[in-house]
Amino acid sequence: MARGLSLRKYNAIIPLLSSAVRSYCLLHTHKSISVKGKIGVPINFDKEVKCLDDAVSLFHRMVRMKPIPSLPVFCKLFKTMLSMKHYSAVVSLFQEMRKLDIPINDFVLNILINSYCLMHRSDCSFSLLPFYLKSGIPFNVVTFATLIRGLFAEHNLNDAVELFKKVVRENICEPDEIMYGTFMNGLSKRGHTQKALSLLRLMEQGNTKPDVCVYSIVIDALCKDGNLDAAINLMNEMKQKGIPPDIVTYGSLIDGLCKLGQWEKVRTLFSEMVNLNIYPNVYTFTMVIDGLCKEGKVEDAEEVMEHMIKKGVEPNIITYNVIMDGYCLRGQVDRARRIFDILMNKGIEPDIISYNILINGYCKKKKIADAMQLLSEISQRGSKPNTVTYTTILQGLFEVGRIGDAKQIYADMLSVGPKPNICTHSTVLDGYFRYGLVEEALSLFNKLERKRENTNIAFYTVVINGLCKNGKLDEAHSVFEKLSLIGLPPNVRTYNTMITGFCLEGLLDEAKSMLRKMEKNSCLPDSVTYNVFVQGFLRWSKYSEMRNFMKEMTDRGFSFDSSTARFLVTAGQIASAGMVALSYVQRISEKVTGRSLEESKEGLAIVETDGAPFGDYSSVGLPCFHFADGGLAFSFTILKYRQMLEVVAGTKGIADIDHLSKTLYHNTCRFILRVPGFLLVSTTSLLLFFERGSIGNIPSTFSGVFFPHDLDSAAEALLDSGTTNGGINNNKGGLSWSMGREEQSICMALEEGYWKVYTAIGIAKNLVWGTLEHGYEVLDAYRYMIKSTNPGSKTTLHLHENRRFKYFFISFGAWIQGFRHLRKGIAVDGTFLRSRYNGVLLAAVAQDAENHIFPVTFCVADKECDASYEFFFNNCDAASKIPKSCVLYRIGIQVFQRWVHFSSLQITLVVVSGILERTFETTITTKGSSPLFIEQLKHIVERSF
DNA sequence: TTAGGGTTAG
Repeated sequence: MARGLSLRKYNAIIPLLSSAVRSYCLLHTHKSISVKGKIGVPINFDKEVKCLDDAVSLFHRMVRMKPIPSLPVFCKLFKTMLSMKHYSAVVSLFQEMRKLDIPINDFVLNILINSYCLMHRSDCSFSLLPFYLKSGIPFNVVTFATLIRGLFAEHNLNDAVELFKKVVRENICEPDEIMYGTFMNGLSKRGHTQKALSLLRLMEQGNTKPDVCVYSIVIDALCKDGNLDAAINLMNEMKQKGIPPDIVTYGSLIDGLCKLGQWEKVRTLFSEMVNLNIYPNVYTFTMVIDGLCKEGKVEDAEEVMEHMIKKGVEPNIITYNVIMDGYCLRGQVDRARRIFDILMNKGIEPDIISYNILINGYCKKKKIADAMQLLSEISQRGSKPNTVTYTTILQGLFEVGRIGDAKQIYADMLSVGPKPNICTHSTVLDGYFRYGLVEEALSLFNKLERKRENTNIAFYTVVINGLCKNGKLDEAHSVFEKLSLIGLPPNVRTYNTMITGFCLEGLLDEAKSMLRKMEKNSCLPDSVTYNVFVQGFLRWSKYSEMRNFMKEMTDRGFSFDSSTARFLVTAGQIASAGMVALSYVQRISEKVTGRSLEESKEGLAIVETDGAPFGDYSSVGLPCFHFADGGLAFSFTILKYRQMLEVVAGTKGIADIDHLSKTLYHNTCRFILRVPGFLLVSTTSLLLFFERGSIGNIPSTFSGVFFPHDLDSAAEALLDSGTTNGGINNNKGGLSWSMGREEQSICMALEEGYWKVYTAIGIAKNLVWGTLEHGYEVLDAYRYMIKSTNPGSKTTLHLHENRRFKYFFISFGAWIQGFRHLRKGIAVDGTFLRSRYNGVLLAAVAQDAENHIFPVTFCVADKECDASYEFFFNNCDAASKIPKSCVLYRIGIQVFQRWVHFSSLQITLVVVSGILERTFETTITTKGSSPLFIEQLKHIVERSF
């Protein structure tokens, strides 16, 4: 049978039946005579029915009894089964009753209707209506209330409204409080609070007065809308009418207040309740706990949980889920895992949401292996992963760039798994677009459109964004134009996406006309809209327009967000910026908007601007880390620093991350900044070579291309290995070589001393990996392998006169090709190697038009000095053809002046002051540098960037 | 001696 049977089909039978109901009711006030009066069987359902098998065997026992138990006993059994969610089993047993010619009544039929509704088969429910008639059984207000609820459960708002109207208009039965309540709840849960409220007012005028449930439904709807004042007023109104609010009414209000963080009012309501002898139950406590968790106060939440247990209220799986989610929100997935283990030990069965929360936590920390492990545990424990589970895993896989695995999981879903929903599809599309799989994305998009799958505006926004970011602005625009035609009005995010697309292409007039369009369609621009415009103007050097825009922005009360601040810093297309630059940004912000930059999560905008930029950082705290070392991967560090700290915090069970960031400063700062420095090279293999003396498996370790996600997981792995060693610091600013798990376990197994084992491992490693000396000997073979696996690569080996190693230069083919498309500004820096032979790894990086950092070349040298830079740049020029106009600068400060002409700080200063001069039509003087130098630099910078 | 409604989590 087709699902979603139209109301029209069953419309016809309702009026027909309605007269039957009335006449039947008049005639048969003593219903079900045939079974009534029979002696009921004393059955303790709670005790006897623990699972489906119990229910079925009890049923079979019952039908063999003589006399057969009365219908109320069957009803009780069925109701027990429904509470255990065995809906289809009720249907089967009903069919058996029919086969055995056991007479049935309206109660049994209404239960049957409810079973179908709970299975989301309201079409089957409706097809039972003629059966009532045929059997001479009345249907009543319960039948229709159940049907209405079933329609709402299937999101069939139209039919639910039609049915309700029909029942009332044609007087099929008199709606009672429950039917009103069901209908109003359905309305308000679908966002029609005002309609529910009007119906409440109508009830107050009519015969069926609203009861505490009806009021609670409307109060809850108002709370969910954030309209707490109206909700509290309505509660006072019901009190005045002599209807006391109950635990549920208070629950809705407390939940609403918790979500708004109005803890004082929560306290007031709590004492009011208790004074009325209404005691908080597991719902009430869980809502408070959730509110605290969402504010990050998970410790307080755990205290509330202890308190509720003391008061004799046992937390349930939802309570635990809320706390686990709280920890995951703070990035402390290990703590969430501990809660999970605790509830398992208590014998509380985790549900699919528990798993989903934890899987989401792991995915957010990019611990995909842990997430996958949990996924497999779900089935082992007899539960089933649902759509959310799979969608979460998909997001995690795309996030770390495991496209192949993501595709596999999606294919599994399509063949055997739960049905993907709109969220799944959006995730997959977003993933495809992000990794440039435009054809696959478009083919999926077209397929979904053809199948007329359920879509929403967020889904289309993903598509528009994907098209814009993949250079298909025209296609994006035509999808956008289509939205209103298919009844999906764009929201502010959609407009922002489209505006971003136009700005990226320099089509600022189109962007502006989009802004006018959104205002015409009464979609108010938000902070993102303005920031996107400011960035657009900056990108295309439209300073006077930008200035006008910023004024408007200020008038409307918006300020720069962290992304614009970041953009302003890099507006001169420079990778690095010192605090000087930030202080300028700060001043721009204050001058234009009259307020300071908003505090950002990355800590980018919170800067002590006074004092020497490279002075004593430890006194300043978090933000300076980003600028202190001047590490190679500057922007990466800014984005990921917090995340890395959270990893440390999670591993060590530290709650106060800000405090951690300060205490760990000396130990961590260098490490964190150096790690990206190493990894930028995809350096595992370089390190293997220069620090272990061997290269391992070249084809698998050398991609020659830099993928950001490699960096991420590798950084995390390194950080983990550091922390498990009991400290991530060593004096050389690199990895710790202190005793790891491996050594520890060998010590234990051999019952030998540490040093002996350590030495033995050293010898073993040399045997396996080869010695450093051997590595240097086979350097030529290594170069050969690089060239054969990475065509187009250039390497140079420079030896001392005594044939000892001096310099080694390397640039992969992909980098050489890529450099042609990068901005012509090369940043260099050196980082120490840690092997016995020391030395430095010199690196050159440049940026693409999107400000992503890419490697240009690397060089291993004895030390960082003019001589090594000379070798470095000569080779770099031979490989990548550095144009004359190219600006060479060293990250951080200016040293080794013969080859590297500027420091990133000087460049930033000049570029930012240039922007300021143009923006504010003023002259900025920079202290400390000669005007001639500044003029020269300006000239070079403007020509080159 | 039986059927239908309202509050918590991803």
